[in-house]
Amino acid sequence: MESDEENEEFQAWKGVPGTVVLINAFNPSSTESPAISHVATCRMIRQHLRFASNHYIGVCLYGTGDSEAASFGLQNVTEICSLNLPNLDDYKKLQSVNITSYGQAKDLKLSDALWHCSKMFTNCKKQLVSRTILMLTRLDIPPVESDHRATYMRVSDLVQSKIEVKIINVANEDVPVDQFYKNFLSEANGGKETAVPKAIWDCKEIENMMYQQSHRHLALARLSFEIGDGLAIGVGVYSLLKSNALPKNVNLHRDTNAILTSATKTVKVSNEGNNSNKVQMDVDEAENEQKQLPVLKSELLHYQNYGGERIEFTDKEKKKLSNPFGPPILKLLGFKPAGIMCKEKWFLKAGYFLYPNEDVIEGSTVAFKALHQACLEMKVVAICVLCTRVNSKPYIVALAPCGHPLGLDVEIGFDVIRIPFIESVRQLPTEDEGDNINVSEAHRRTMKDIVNTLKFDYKPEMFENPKLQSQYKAVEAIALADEELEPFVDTTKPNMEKFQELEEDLFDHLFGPFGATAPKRSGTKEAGVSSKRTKFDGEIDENLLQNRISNKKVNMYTVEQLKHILKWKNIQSLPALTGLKKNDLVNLVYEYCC
Amino acid sequence: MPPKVDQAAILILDIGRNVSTSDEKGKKSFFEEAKECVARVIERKIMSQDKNLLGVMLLGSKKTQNNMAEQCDGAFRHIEFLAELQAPTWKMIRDFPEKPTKSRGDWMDALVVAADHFKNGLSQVKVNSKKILLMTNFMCPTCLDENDIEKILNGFTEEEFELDVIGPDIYDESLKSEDIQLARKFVETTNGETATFEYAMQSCLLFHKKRTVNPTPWNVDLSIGPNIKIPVSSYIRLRDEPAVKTWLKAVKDPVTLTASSTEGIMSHKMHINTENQEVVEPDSVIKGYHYGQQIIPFAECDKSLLYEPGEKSLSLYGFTDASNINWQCLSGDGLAYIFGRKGDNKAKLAIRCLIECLHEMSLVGIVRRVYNKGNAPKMFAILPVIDTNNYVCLSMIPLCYKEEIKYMAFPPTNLKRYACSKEQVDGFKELIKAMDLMKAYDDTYEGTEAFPIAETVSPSVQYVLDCIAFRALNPGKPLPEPRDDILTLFKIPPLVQKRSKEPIEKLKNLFTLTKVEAKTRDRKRTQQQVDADMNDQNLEIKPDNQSNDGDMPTIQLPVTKKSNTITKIGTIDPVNDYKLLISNGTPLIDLIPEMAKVIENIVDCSFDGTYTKALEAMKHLRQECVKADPAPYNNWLQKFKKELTDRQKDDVLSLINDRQLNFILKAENSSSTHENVDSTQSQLYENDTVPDATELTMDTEINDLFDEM
DNA sequence: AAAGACCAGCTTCAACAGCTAATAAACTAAAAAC
DNA sequence: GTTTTTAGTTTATTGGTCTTA
Repeated sequence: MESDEENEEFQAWKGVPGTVVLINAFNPSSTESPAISHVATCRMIRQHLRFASNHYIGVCLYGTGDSEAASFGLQNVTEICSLNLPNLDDYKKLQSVNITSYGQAKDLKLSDALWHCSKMFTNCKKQLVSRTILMLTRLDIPPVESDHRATYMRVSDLVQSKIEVKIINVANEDVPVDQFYKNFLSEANGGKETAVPKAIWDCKEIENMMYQQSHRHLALARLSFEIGDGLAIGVGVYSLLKSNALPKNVNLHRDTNAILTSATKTVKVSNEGNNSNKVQMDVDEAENEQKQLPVLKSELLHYQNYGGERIEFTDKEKKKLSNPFGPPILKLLGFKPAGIMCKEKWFLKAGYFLYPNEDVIEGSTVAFKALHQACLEMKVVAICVLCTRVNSKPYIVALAPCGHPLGLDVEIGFDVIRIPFIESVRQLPTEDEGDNINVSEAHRRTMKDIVNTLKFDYKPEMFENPKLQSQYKAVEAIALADEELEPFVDTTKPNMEKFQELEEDLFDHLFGPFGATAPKRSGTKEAGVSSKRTKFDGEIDENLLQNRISNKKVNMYTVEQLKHILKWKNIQSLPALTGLKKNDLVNLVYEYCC
Repeated sequence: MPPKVDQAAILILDIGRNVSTSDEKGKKSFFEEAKECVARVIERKIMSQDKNLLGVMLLGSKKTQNNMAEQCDGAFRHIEFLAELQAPTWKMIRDFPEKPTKSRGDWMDALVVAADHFKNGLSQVKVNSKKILLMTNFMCPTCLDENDIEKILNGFTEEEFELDVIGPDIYDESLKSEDIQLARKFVETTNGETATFEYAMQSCLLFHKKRTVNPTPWNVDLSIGPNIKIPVSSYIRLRDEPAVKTWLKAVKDPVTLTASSTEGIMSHKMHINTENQEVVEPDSVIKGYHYGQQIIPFAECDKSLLYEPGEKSLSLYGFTDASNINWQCLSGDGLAYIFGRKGDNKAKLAIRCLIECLHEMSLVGIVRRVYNKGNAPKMFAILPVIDTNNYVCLSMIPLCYKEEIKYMAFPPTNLKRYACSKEQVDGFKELIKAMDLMKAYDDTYEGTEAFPIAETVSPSVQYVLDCIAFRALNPGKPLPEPRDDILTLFKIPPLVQKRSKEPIEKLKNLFTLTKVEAKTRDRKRTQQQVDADMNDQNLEIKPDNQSNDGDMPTIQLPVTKKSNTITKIGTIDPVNDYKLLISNGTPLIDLIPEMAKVIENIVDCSFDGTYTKALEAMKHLRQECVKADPAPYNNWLQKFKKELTDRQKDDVLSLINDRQLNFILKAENSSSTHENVDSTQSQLYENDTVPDATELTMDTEINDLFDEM
């Protein structure tokens, strides 16, 4: 056993994650559960396709009827996709599957299905870093009594061979959970107490959950949270948002579509030895290549220009500059009232999320919860120093207690809010015209009407990146060819109907017109009268014209104005003005208007 | 318009006989303090990288070199323009005289010369504010008569010069000489400022000011529906920016160890075909997408399906309850403040009205922003900011897109075994009460709040700037460790620390926290960690023990064997050499200066930044002197410290303090003349560290006693 | 009416060229975690 | 080894006016 573990641990980070999705197709009461599970699985795989992920995914049904083609000796299990990298064929196949066409088993049996899954893992040629069986099932219908014992044993075996078994409860809210599944879950959790997964019915939610579950559960850092001298708890720091939501883009060869990698070669070039050579030769690559020598780290200097001098540092020294402080840590400094944390004043960067971690210090969760509760009741935030990684710069954060961040099924935790240093603040230009501005009751009423008309409920997941979505659509149009997917909806644009109700005239009357008092751009230029382009009003300022002629500034008129001036002068021999360049018009003015 | 500069300042530093002595024994002279202060002022100006001009003038110089003196023969003597108005340079600091002169200069004359330079020395440059920083102790009274002085003052007000006096406390009633009264009048009339050296160094000059950027507005119409368009400007208000600009690269010249003038760095990027390893010309490179295992060239995509974000815009999506916006859904980097367009009072009114309404109704706006035509749209929340001291505006905060949400799951916490009791919660409540950072300091401080948001400096930024300045002034010397001033920025305030002791102890009893044995998985990492630590150690003790250089060990090995024949203390193992020579009967009186010399040499050539060997040698020398005669050590240390101060070797100075290598005190050897540690650099440290140092020195004494037993 | 091309201001003997800067977005490289 | 994050780059555009399809 121990040697096994050692062996496993030795290569702990080699390989890719593997997941087998196991959909319960046994559906005596004709619920939507299998169908929803099916759609959600498709969507999850599409998500993997979009990100070109390296996860191995297989899909199986269980509780299906016997079929001739059925897996040798295996009853009631249908493998739809073998454990493989997600690919278009599998995806299309899965999409076209009609679950009901596989028929129904007489009795629901789970043990064989699990056994088949474990066989899929064993047969997988690729080295897997993790193995997960993701069951999509209702929890109200247990397998036949005779299968219970076999299933428990099977699960126990799986857990021992490091195959995780997870359940997504695909059902309406109020379906009672059968005792069998409670036992099952406990067994799957190594005998420890655990919670029954909440029932979900929305297929997008299931998709999210599946995608998440098939994904490595990564903490940004696992730290010891030092609350005081000799008092520390284990915590994990997580980022709840992705920093780059962009899919992989690659460079290809124009002719062959072969994938290209890029390499940067850094060389030192002598700029003196061949100084006498023509400059053109320097650009010539062949010539240059001869002088190019590889650069050693030890002969590299980094410098900054300050006070008219180059301030130089060696490569090592530069590293030291960015790494002057200690090891990763979260250290409590004290507390402040929660009210001081104003998003509108201090938001600097996307925050993190803090969650207890029992792996390092047992009992952390209890202490974490107590601190959470105390902070809530006292309405305070904890102020801490945070250094997430070995070589990262430490900074000060506020820990604000929160629950269900982003609407997730997470009871408690702390928002980790970065507190800005003075260097991050910019002093902005202020205009002391506040006194002239008097907001009247009428203004206020009109504005409030507008605001009320446009009220809606914000949800963090309501806006999709339209650029990304349309890119997916464009790529999928080619990749999936025949599939016609849901039309693209731009969620960043509001429904314009509501805006029809606005009392725009009243608003204009009270607040407008804007731009009327805009400052003059400069002494010599026309006043920027409005935010719209200055319309020529037909009036010609003779003084201004003569002034400009004598100052050779006639070109400051627009073409429209120049034409107007020339016409207005009523010059006899004036040629046709259309089609002339501005310069010609200007010259005409100098010629005729003096 | 001619080139515009925000500020021009002339520093006038008195270096005459009148500033050469210190008021109290052991304290730095006015000259020394002023020199430090000027160096800091110039250093800060350089590091802030603004466009401001700086001039440096020496008052009481031996030389006379200024425009006014050239015009009026025999007048304006002993005033030397060390540097005329220009962008500040390191040279200004380096050119500073080491010692005060025997001459005296008239400070009022200096003001006139400075004023003249402002008027006539700046040809084309337009300057917003003109400052003169005067550093003198006013112990050399002006010879100008009242009328002339009145004229000068009038000139100052007319030209809007500002006079700042740094150094003496000109409001100290015990110092009210006529000249100080005069200085006060100048400062007050010109709206100038004044500070003592101590105050200036400890508060205004303690930290660097990072380079500033002038905020540029992003002008756009805030549109509400198709027809309402309010002209607004948004400015970046908060953003995490790197401490310094992009680093430039150069090749080290093997001879000078500085950037080579004949060689440069060039980077060349190329594409390599993964199938045949051939280099592909940039022309034949096209973009493509990975879809599952399939490759899809960008060109094949239907361009009509690509998104068109539209024109530059800021369009309102709607309004929502402020409570809907949580910290977790904020993404992106920093925030911008939106104002009604400059000069457009109607726009300002509309925005002001919107701000007030949102504030009253506890709502926020959601907007869609397209920064430039064709750029991907981003969603933002706009929140009202009403801060009477500062700004009334809308704060624009970036919101996340759905695609960014990770939908993470966590192990459940609502299990029975994780339940916590009321006592446990109360335990933390007590801690919260004890560790209130809003009352972290006595009232003697200006504010009682610790870590005020957006008011404290960033330690990492400060350290980088420190290092750049250090390198500029100490070329070739190893970089210092972070200053204490910087390290304390991450420490719990002492008062809070003290108050927290009891509640922490209580908490320890309330919870069962057991460290989990490191798993096998961690073994490897732990080993790596150990390895890393070992490496660090190796680096630190390298000069003492082995080095990576091949020849070092070969030198070192013979030394220990040859030791019988040595006649002088070497820099390789001074302590042993010393011991050997003593045992060979070399007289102490000869050895002590030699040892001192060696220590100085080691410090000069130390490349490790830790000065381990030098400090070891000092420790030994000190111990020897404690036993024999404190005077040689103390006298030498006095000189050495002065030299270190001059050469800005603050790191060595603090190490001397830290390692208790300071003056040998009377308590240690009764023939010492030093009652306590009055280190010449004491004002660099906070007051409360002084008793600490004393305590530590006492410890040494006890240690030494034990040593002797 | 919309889209794209094109020159922008500042020096000042004058005319020239040759500078100038903030910012978002896109990108790469490097580090660290699992 | 792979994934994720971040720090640190580089690059293009900014604005107004005029012409053109």
